[in-house]
Amino acid sequence: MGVTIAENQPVERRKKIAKILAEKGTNTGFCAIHNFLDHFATKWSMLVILHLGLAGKPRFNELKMSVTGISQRMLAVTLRSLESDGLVTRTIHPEIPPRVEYELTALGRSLLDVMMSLGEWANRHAEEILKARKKASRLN
Amino acid sequence: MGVTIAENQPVERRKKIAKILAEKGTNTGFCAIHNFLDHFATKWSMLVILHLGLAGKPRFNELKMSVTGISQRMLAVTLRSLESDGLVTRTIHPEIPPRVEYELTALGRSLLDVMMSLGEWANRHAEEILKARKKASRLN
DNA sequence: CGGTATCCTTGGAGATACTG
DNA sequence: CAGTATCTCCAAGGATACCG
Repeated sequence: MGVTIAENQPVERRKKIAKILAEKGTNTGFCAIHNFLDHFATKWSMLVILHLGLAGKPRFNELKMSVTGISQRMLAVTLRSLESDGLVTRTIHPEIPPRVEYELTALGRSLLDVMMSLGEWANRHAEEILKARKKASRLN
Repeated sequence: MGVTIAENQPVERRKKIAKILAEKGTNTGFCAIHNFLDHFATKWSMLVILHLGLAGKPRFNELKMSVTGISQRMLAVTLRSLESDGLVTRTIHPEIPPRVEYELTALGRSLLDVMMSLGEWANRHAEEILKARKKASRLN
């Protein structure tokens, strides 16, 4: 039909992307996606959310053990951040020794869904990407 | 039925998460999700992918103009990374002045879908998160 | 136009030690 | 157990200048 590849791309999708990237409220200069990425586009946030989804209501040290490679400090920092963003609740049980449980909120669980899509994509295409990388490095 | 909240969470979902987080090939110690996040969990990768999805086959400076706040250096670095991962193609048109076009590969487009879910989540819940943050900062 | 090269700063993040 | 505090270091990334 003489349409270019770009035109072939569903208009609907372009509209969606445009909406995602739109700066909301030009007066504030606030951009939702920038704001989001500044806070969540970190390895640890994503991993902690996934592990919280897996574990249910883990304690601090349970999380620390399961999230491979995370330091005590980064786990604490990440959890505080998620908590203040309303994604995670922190429940202190007044016992000795102290017991603290973390759990995803409804908001957190909705983000978990998205993180899972991301994780599934990563698993599905891991080899493909690795292959591309090796090819690219050979060309250097 | 006397099931706890944790048990209430679909078993299917837990299985999925476990699979995502599984270390593949214990001999290599290779974990797909870690590997993925190390490369893609950056603001610029995600934004560039979205803008590529929006624009189709933009030129370098078109991208630079549309991706708010990105420096020339980071755009170049990000594009080279995406290219070596097989997500983006780079087409040089031998003209004067030179013209270079970037475009998502099929693999890149499949990641775009995931990035869009992420972006839509960010838009949908931006206010909610902002509110939670304000509340948290008031408690300090 | 479409980049590299270089310098330089900042903050992300590990290691270690201490505490309610 | 579940953190905080402090020090430190490295690399992500901005600014600037130059090149094919």
